[in-house]
Amino acid sequence: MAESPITPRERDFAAWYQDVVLQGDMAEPAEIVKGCMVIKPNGYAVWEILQRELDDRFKATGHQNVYFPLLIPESFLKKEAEHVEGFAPELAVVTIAGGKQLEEPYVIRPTSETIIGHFFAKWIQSWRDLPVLMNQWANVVRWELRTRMFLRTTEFLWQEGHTAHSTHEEAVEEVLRILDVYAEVAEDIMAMPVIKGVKSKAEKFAGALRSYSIEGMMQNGLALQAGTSHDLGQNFGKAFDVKFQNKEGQLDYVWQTSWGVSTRLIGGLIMSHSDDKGLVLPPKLAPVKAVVVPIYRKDDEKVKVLEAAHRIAKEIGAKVDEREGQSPGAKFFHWERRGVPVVIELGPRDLASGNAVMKRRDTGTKEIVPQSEIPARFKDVLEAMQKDLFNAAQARLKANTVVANSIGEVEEILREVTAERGGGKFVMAHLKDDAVCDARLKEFKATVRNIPLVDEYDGAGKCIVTGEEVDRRVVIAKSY
RNA sequence: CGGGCUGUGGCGCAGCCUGGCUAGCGCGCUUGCUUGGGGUGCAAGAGGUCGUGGGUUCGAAUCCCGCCAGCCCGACCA
Repeated sequence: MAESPITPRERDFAAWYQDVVLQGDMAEPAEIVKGCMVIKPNGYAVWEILQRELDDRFKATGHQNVYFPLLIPESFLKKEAEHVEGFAPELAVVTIAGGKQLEEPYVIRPTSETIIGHFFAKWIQSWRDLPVLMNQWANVVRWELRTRMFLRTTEFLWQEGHTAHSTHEEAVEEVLRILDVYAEVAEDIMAMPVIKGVKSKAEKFAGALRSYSIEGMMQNGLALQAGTSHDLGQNFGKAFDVKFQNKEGQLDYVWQTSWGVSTRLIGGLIMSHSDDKGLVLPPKLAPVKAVVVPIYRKDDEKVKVLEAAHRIAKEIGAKVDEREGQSPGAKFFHWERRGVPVVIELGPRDLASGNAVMKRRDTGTKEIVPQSEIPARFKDVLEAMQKDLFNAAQARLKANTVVANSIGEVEEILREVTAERGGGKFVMAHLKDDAVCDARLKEFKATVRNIPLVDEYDGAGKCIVTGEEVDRRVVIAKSY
């Protein structure tokens, strides 16, 4: 495996990101399939942990996993006007199968609201059938014109929750409950602070009444929409004729929700914590939490060192890097690039003293720990690292969030910001959710990321574009 | 999808402008010895349809055209 240097963030953030993904052995461009990537073992292992964390929480809130077909009749997409308009440009369509032209083409799902709507209509008749709480782990395809590994790929892995309720209130509760689950996983597991909020009309999901999102801030100050939860109202219920008889005996359309997070989270994870030496994984998401690097000269040393290394590794669930012909130094670099939280160095010196050297990936701090205390110390270090990574990310988010009171100010702050140059900010300003305002922001390629659910600022004020009264400041930023 | 840059052993590149022996270099890889607490050193090896298809030419990595892919910008984008 060739190991090239990593471009420093300072020089080119976008190149740095590429390097970290590649050198961290997370993924690589598929090349033979445009815009797609191969998720490699190190990357997929992180995804599996994320899946488990999310899935446990979905189950705990009453959801069940299901699986629907990858192919959807083209006509389904057209049943909800806004939905088709939103997705039509990015659909991949199957027109030939079994050597014959299909009578009706199938689209490869960009998302599954439509096909699920079809089945909801079959399954739901009575208020007693509600709520229906389902989740699907799947791949989807969206023919994006510009892709970046993990952040936006043509095919990606995600989960999509789909629920149906008898009242709007209940649906909204569901939407917010899931938004909380997403925020919890982002913050507690990924150590990535996020802002929960409502998407502007311009940015909401095609076919939704309202969309909610969690927005994270990457190290270059760009926003990343890390998860969305949609209040679909009765739009899909009406489009797919999903009716039920309520307690009063009247027919009504169901109130639906849908919500999703994807492998994009991994991109967010990387851009939240990694550094110029490579990947940094928060302990809770690290497939390998520790590696013991044995150091020895002679064969008798080797035997003793390896014996102790395996004993320690067993106690803490670590891996021993026994590769022959690799110097310890080379091994340190190897694991550093791959984001392993803790590396334990163990050599003859340590055997003599009964100690070991424990090194933290995030701070680079080395400490000498008596071997007997390693399990306890290891646990503490992982906890501290998890907490410190979150705190550092949160401090960065705070430091790069600014208040602005005129559109000129907002433009001044964001105009020159790009993914590679960095310098991005979250600008908090009063702005009406209106096409005129969106257009003004577009002049310098910024968008409203969301309207925070919790107003941590000064309440109502006048829109900096239209002058109309709005009830709180919104998050304006450049985004991925 | 428009613009720019790029594609040469596993990786990073040189060669291309100005066509010409057996296509070089560094890293990595294999074997042996050596070394080992932050990328050990030495030696001997293996490994290339020059992204791809066509064209020009006595001759193409090199010139021309198409296509594919990657990166950046733009437009687009839960």
